[in-house]
Amino acid sequence: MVDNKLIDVTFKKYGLRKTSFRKNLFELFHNSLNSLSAKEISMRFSSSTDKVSIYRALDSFEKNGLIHKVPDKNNLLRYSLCKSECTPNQHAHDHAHFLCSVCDETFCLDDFVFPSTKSHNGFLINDLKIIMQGTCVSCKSI
Amino acid sequence: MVDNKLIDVTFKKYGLRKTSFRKNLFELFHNSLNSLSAKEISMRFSSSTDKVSIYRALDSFEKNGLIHKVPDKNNLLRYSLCKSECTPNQHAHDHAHFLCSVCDETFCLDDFVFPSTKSHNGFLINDLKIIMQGTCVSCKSI
DNA sequence: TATTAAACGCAACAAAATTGCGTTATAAAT
DNA sequence: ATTTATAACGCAATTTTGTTGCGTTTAATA
Repeated sequence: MVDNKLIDVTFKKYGLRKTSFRKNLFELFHNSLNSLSAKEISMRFSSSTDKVSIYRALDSFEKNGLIHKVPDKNNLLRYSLCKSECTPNQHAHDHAHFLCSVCDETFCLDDFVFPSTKSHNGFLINDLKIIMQGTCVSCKSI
Repeated sequence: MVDNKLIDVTFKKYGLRKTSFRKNLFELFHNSLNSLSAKEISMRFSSSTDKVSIYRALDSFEKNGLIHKVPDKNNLLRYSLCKSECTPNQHAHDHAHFLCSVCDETFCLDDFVFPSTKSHNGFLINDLKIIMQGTCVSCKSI
């Protein structure tokens, strides 16, 4: 359970309305180690939850800098919570994502050292994503 | 125009049949600086070109090591020509992908130096993808 | 020239995401 | 506390993207 103060602060910060669904959605992201797709979110809520509300909430969360898109193996929209430094104007995500080929789980590798490049051959880099695939700790030892 | 010898050699190498459509598709990739989606390909051909043929050609080209998937902001299937070292058995794409926030094009940065890590905190890394977002050379100078 | 397997074309289907629109509920202004 | 503006919701319909099945055509080769 996420405490109400965090919800208040977060929703205030990102200019979001506190509806029951969006609070639950934020909580889901907050408690989730991995990224989430619309489909996965849908399965976590009761069937009465409209998919349009999910898509619109994701869109709104993303536009306001609360979550960000994560590339997905099957090309679906997939999102992760941003770190607290993100704003609507500046999304900065300096952590790697690890996709285990065995269990299909996604892990955040927060302490992976990133290349600090800000430009390359004239391309200006605002955001860098690193996606690793391989075998996670648990699956390795099976 | 791509010369016929290149088409011959390439199609031979990758075990592809030289149909009129597939030769044109190869030519399109060859003349294209950045990646292509099925939709973009469709628009470049006459409307009589079936989308199923496009999807199957892309699939076949990819399986045979001629092209490779590149990430897309809007989560569509998007491909680029492989470098000559790729084969059906070994797709080696140790280059970063750059998504321009202005023009929405995807670019391959072939010479970006990759971290050579093979494991991290017990996670075994087989494949590493680096996706950058920012402003590309052309859009920067506008 | 005959053979065979890849590629094609068409129709139908499926999944993912979007749009329109009238209704409801939140935030904040009175 | 009540009113008001608008963000968010719910439902239906639609669009977009990609897939499958199947009979036909065509390129490579024997």
